[in-house]
Amino acid sequence: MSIQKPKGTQDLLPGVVEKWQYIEEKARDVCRRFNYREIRTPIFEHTELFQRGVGETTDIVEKEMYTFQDKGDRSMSLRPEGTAGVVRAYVENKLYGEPDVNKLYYIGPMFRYEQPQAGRYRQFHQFGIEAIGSVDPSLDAEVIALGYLFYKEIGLKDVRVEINSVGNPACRTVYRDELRKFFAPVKEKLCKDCQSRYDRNPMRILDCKKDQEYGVGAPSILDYLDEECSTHFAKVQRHLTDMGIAFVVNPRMVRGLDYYTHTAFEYKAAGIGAIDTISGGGRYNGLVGTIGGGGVDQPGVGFGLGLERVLLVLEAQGVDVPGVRPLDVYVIGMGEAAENEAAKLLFELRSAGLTAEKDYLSRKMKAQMKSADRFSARYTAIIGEDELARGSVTLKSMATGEQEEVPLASVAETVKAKLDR
RNA sequence: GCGGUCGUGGCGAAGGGGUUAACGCACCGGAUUGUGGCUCCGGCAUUCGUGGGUUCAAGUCCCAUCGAUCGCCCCA
Repeated sequence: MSIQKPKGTQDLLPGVVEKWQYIEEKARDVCRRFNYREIRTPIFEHTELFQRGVGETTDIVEKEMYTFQDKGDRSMSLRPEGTAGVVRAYVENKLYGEPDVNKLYYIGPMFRYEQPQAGRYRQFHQFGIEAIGSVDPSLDAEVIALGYLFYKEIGLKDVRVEINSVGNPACRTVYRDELRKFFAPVKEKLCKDCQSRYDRNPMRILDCKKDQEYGVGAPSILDYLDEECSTHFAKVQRHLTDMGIAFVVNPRMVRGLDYYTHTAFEYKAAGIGAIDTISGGGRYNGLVGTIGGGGVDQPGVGFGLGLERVLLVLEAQGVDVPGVRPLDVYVIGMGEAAENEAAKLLFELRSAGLTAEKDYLSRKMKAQMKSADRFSARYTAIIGEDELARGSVTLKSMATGEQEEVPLASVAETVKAKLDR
């Protein structure tokens, strides 16, 4: 058996890679309008960064990281998410010294060692943004709005925005204790997973699919937010409403990363099997301090958006994504002298900005015409002995079948005029 | 980490122990000495994910393994 790609990875071949390029271009375009600038950080980092940043008790760090020792015996991990690396770069490069809020975006691969299923891979790709340096609720709303606009412009329909506030560490601790009190009487009846959640993170019991019945009547985090938290949350909602972005408050939403404070949000859509979350994010006011140390601390907010999931939902919804572009000209030379002339013409056409192709397999004219057809060529430029003698080419429109003889020197010009370029 | 289903040519897909492995699409060649999309004709898998076993005989049964896929946990 020949070597296969690693489990949970994908080869993105010509034909689908154009779809990726399209959505990546859209992401960059939206970011440009929101004044977010690209940042590129390593795809591996010191393991400790993720342990501290993402959180020791998260599933990601506990069992999903690709961790290895490098030749210097340092523990390294492929990044399982984007925020920790960006925050590290922010601190390391002292971007906090800049006068304005840092608004950054990234697009790239992430790695998580999990069992693949619909919409879940071991190497997957995220488009994410991070806005660091302000606690302004309008920034939370802006981040949500950017993702919303991206989905809208890409053509995704029926994307739902759910938001919640997970409070700050102080009010969340109080809430967790209340939740434990609520679930204590039924603890033995909860599923095995929820029994461990009871100690680790009781908020997770609320979004367990099996134990819905026991969650009825459970206290809501929204009732435990302190003044600062509830004011912040209210303002975020107000901004979203002002922008006309529909959302649902889901007080049971819990995110898988430990670093969130205040706003947490998810975008959901149907179409990827059992999974409906297509991206998520939130505010992380303690993370920069956790990673940076040394008294550096800045609030931040961002999201991570799964590109595989965008593609899957687009496909499920039958949304047409621009694919391969047609060829402008396919050049055919018959006979050695004409073939030489054809190769020369090919380069001239390409230099003039046209997409042009020829045959490299010594195929007969008929086969070359079929090839031109496969490439959806708009025109074929045929050079035979006759044309060569007259210093011209036969230019054929593949759509109409009409052909005309054009001077060799003006082929590019003629085609461009016909294509209106 | 656990469970279901599946693995036959470039792609889709028959065949479910008996020995020349259907068919469709794509591709290549020809009918058409320099012309595509239609039609007709011809060609195209020493081999059925991999390894082992059962049998006189194995794509066909058994085991293992790898992979795909769907789901659980969790998430993008």
